[in-house]
Amino acid sequence: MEPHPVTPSKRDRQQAILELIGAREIGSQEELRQLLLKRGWDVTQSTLSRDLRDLRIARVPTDQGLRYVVSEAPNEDAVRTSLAAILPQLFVRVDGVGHLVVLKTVPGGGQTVAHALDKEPATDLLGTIAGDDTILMICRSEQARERIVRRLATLGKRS
Amino acid sequence: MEPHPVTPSKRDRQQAILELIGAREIGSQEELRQLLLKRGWDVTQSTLSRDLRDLRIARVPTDQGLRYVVSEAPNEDAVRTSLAAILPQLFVRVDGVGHLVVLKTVPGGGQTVAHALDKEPATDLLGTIAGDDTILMICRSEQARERIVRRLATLGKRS
DNA sequence: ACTGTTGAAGCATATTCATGCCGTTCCGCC
DNA sequence: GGCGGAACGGCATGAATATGCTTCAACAGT
Repeated sequence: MEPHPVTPSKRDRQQAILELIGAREIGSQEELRQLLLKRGWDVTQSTLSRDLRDLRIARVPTDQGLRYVVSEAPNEDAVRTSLAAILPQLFVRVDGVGHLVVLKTVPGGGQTVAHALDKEPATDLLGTIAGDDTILMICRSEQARERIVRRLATLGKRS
Repeated sequence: MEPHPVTPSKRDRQQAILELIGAREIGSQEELRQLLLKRGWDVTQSTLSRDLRDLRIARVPTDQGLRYVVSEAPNEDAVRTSLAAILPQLFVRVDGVGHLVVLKTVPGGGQTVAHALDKEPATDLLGTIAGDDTILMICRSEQARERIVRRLATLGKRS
């Protein structure tokens, strides 16, 4: 019995949620709902509550009030740092231009992902530089860049 | 005027909360209230809500349901800094080449400015990577780079 | 085609949390 | 002693979130 194929809309919506939460300060599900509305998704608060649960997104108190943030990768142990294992949790999006790839992660995920990247065997990747939530990769060629972007996009998709 | 000395009970109670949350799986404030009761504190849910805020304790979704955990980074400079507001203070110079823009800031200003940059709506900016006083931006095109350099130069001018 | 199973998502509602307002207490200072 | 400000925390209530139940649609197996 194959587990029912996930409706594409759900996956895309959750992807959008991750991006929004990585990019903005969001303090309530209603606020998130409005932002999604502007981007073409019209769902109820119930659905968002479930999405946030699935994505392990928590609401944490900050100086500016409550904010949703992706909860740190619960893994973190030396073993658990293969790209395939962590990327789905931390990935936000990838894009590239020229010889460069830019990978956005959830806040704080940059170092972890870059570390995993560096352990991958990759001859067409000259190196990576990681910030808090952004990783820059320098590729040997534009072809390599395209390959890498595609691969990362695939790995980053949550099952 | 000395800020009022904190009632000892509050400090102790919050200490106890931290310990409880480190030791057990707690999923609601009522649950926490019961545990505190057994240890001799009798407070209302309101108080716990405030304590949890003060302690930056978040409620995160786990496989076993919602659980309170001390949030990772209590640091968070997180000033609500708009680019226009901070750039004049921190800007040193900008320049660019190809798809890249390099922005120099005063020492230590890199993260702050990059953070502000990331909050800007910008579709032609793939991402930013920040060091201590240098920020690298990857643009989607050379035209975008020119625009961005010009804009930053303007914003950075001290009035 | 028919039926059973499963995931997705809405609705209504229960649960849980945040907070405005207010009384009390504790100081420091006149 | 009386006054004023600040911290604390209760109460009541509004805000926000979680969830039981239901329907619908997409399959899978017969």
